[in-house]
Amino acid sequence: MSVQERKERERAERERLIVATARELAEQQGWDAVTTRQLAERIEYSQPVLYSHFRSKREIIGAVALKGAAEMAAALRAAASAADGPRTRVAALARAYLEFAARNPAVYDAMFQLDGGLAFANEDTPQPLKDAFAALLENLSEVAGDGVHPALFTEVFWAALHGLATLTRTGRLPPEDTEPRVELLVDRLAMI
Amino acid sequence: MSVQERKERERAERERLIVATARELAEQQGWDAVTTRQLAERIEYSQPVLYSHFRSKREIIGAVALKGAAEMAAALRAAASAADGPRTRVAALARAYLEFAARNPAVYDAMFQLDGGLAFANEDTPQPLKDAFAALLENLSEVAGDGVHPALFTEVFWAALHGLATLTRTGRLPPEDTEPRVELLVDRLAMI
DNA sequence: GATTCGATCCTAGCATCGCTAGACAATCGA
DNA sequence: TCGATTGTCTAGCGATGCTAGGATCGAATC
Repeated sequence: MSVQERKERERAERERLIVATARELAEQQGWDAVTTRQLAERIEYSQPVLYSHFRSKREIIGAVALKGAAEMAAALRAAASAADGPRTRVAALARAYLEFAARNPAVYDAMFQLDGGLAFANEDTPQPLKDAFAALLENLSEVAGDGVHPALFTEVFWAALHGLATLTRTGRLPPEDTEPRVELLVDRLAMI
Repeated sequence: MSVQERKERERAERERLIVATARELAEQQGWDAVTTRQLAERIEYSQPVLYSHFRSKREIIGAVALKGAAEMAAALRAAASAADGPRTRVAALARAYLEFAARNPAVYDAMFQLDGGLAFANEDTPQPLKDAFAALLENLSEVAGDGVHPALFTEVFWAALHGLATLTRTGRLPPEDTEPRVELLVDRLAMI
């Protein structure tokens, strides 16, 4: 069965190439430039090949989103674990979130702005997305405050970060004052 | 000059019709359904007529956004002025914002999610957008807290509301817990 | 009242989009 | 070696935003 295994490996490899190329192209020129024709040309295959891996362009966006969610979860945990003390940890978490969004705008869009056909906030939610939320939850529970459900607190904190990230990136908030905004947010939301 | 005046009136009326129809169609079937052909058919003119009023579809979205911003500003002021006491007023403001977003999702998207070609956060920003921000600022200044710039506080508060609005609307946050989220947000962010 | 002329509007079409059918070639099992 | 299966490509469909160029209509002039 070695032949079949090799084929499966090559197929999986090509799928990774598609996702990585879509992401690269999106980061370079925006998601509008990620057409099936452009993408096909970059991976040096014809258009229909894309559709033997993904049912639609939407699914490709979804695949980029999942990859990004895994990376974001790791980045959040790394930033949080490098800080000690609740206040410092939460601030580091917030900065890491905003930095990820700023450095990977196309990936962030795939995760939270575009329709990647992914399920959110229910049992069908893919693991990487749950895990990214968990990375926030783990580090925020200790500052939720008495009588406040950690998940609820995390949702609010996340929403605030998401608002800052998207409004800043689309030019609706001037980027200069990002740091004082984070300071204010953390000071007010986190208990101690 | 009566003839010319009449023509200008009719032209302005048709422009209002285009914007209102685009908005209506977007609310009914989503912005994806707002194609220039669909829109042209609904106003009972041919496609090119749209381009004698607007340079692009983007500008039509922008026009819907401006109309929406004016409405939102009015809705925010009405809600705030109907409440007395800082805490109640801020909570009413937050609920009014989220309710506007929930009841006018297409308009909200035009304002804050789609590209309507509008300038934000600088001197070229159209008046209705400035005014919507001002409506927030007016009612939040009193709870910004000592030593915190009211504009900065408003930005953070707005970002949090925007995050809640968009994440809820795209199914990324379950809609049931909206009220406790607002309570938590207001309790923590607003000083007194 | 007929005629000219400019403004207004529509038909038709372009390039591009996501996606798919059907032909062709390469590879496999017998 | 041959037939069948798998894989890939060419070509094309309907729909998109937008535009060129001709037709039509109404207002002003003689």
